[in-house]
Amino acid sequence: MVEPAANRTLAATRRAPSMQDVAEIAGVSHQTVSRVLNGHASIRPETRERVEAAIAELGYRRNLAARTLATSRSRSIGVLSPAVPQFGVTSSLLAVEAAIREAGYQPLVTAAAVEHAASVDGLEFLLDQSIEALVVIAPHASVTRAIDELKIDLPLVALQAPDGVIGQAIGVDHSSGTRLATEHLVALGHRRIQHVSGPAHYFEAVSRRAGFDDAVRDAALEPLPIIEGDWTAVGGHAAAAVLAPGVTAVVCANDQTAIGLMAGLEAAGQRVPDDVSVTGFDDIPEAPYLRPGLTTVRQDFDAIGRAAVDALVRRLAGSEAAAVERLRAELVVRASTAPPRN
Amino acid sequence: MVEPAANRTLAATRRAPSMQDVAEIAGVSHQTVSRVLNGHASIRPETRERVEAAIAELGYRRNLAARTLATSRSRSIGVLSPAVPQFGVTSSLLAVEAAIREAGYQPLVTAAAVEHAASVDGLEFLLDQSIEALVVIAPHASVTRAIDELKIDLPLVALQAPDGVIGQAIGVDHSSGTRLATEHLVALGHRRIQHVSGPAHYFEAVSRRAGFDDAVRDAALEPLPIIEGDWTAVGGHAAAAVLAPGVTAVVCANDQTAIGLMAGLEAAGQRVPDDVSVTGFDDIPEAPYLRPGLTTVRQDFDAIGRAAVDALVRRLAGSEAAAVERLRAELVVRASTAPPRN
DNA sequence: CTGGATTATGTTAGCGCTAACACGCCGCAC
DNA sequence: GTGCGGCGTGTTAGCGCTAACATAATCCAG
Repeated sequence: MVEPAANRTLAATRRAPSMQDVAEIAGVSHQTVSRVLNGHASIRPETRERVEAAIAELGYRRNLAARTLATSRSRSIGVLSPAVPQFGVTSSLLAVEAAIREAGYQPLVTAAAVEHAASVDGLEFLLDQSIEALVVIAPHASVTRAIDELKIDLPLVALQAPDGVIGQAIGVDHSSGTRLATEHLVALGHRRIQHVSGPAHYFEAVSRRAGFDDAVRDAALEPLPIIEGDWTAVGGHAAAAVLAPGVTAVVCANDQTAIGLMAGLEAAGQRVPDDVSVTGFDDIPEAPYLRPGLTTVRQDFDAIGRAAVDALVRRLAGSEAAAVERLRAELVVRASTAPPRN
Repeated sequence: MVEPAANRTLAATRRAPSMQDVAEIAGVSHQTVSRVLNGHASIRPETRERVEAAIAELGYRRNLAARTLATSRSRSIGVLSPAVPQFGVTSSLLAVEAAIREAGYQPLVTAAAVEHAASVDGLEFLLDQSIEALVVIAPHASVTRAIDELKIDLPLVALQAPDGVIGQAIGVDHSSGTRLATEHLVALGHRRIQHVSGPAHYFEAVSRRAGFDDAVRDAALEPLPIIEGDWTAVGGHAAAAVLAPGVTAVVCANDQTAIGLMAGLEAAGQRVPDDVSVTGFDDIPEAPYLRPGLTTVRQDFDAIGRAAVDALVRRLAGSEAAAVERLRAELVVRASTAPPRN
């Protein structure tokens, strides 16, 4: 210790300690402190120890703003997510966040009410934070449009969005998911299968519907009207009342919709799966414990998150953008699907 | 946005425009640009327009790191949240985030795997961002301990944590919630009521259990063993197998647990609510559509978020910390509870 | 032993912004 | 007219850090 502690406390009146303060205590220059902090090679062990002691003594923590300003690098990746407390969205978000941390970057998350202008607010703040790349969980066009308008000049990956809309698209092949579910029903012998979709302006709703349509066409079934849901149990419940006559199976755009639909069917005196088979999408953790256990489609959120961040990190390292990645979804068969009666 | 390589090289070369660049185009000093940006009063309208035109022309966006460095204020509030895709946590998080934005601050969110060291990682990054205050969604002691160890010198509000552990505690009075549910069952005539709790190291689990215990004592019921669940349907399902003999009602620590429990009961040939009444906690959006519709306890996440941010903003403005705030929970009665048959 | 690496450290100049002060210029009271 | 207090703008000095270069001490090949 060079000077008595009293002096130091007095001098540093209420200001957070700076590198200079650490340097003075350790009896070195501020640059040496910087080198210790950044793991520079040529530092004498003894010097390093003195500096580290001073850091501990002061409770010093380096000022990120200054560092970012000096380097014009923030080592952070922004994440823009829709502000809905839904399993799918939240799982994606958490997976992306974990993957970013694993890749040695810091995630900067903004959840925004995506239907409104607020989304852009949050995004602009992210941009102002000097993020080096951006992951967007972009469920519908109003988000991608907002991003387009900002003319973002950053490596960008879009989860959920179809390829070519913005940045690089990564995610599960939703259409293959509903296709699997529909084919499963066809294999069970169902011929009149209906789909309760998500809201039509959602990218995922469109591609999940497409998978259903494809499977129906391939099996040469009679196409029945699509019922537009809203991703919630409320919408699913309402759908039960407007099913086409003679329908023996329903492919729902997500698990919440299936929950509502099953409740609606039962209220109308129909039994699942005896009278009507039902499938969901997402495999929420409660799906096995619904009655009946829900046949649904599972996506590997962690894999998606990792793929997205990988793509970004690769581009930050200067590589070419890789091809579009579409991971496969997996069908989980439970008790809500069965062969049609008769 | 796959752009030709030439463009990218160009983009990499060109520096983001600075205030100085704007100033030169507008023919003023950089300080005048700063004044325009900060809405300073004494600027001639004509000058303002020239500056704004230059800003638009360059697509200038001010460097937050520099601004934060110069002012040592970031206008941002950190939010530390556990990384679980659960309705309660996510709803709290979104509510807090919205409230922060409403208050004119920017939310900086970190979701961290709270059981592990990663939590501290994320938190340290938040601190490095010069956040001015912190909201912690702190479900258990390992989080509050980590925060304690960092000796954070910031206005701090803890959602979920009991008062006195860290910072100012704000949230719903969980114990009153389970108390309401239990009293509802008592009023229906139940005498043998059991509780499936959350993991004992969770603050919420403890206070939800306390509310149950209180109600049991007040009604002079025989205390039955507490079954420790894990907040999930899996735990609830397991609990069904170990209920005490003759139990006619079960108070679950959350809705997921209730879902699992109901599935387990039904698998064992018991009917809800005919043989056993069940209550949940949280009122997840699907609760009305479970079969039977779940009687549960609802908390007003938006109010909590707003209260937390209000408290913080008030303290940032220099006021005293207000008293502990405990909002009331509300009982929502549906079909999963009924009088015992006997 | 001497010169050119090599190692360990210090010095200096910004990064882009804001705060504080400085400076003309104008209008108005006297 | 002179003085004086705004107004509108420019100038300057940091904020705390890193990068680049400068310097001093050490080492070893020749």
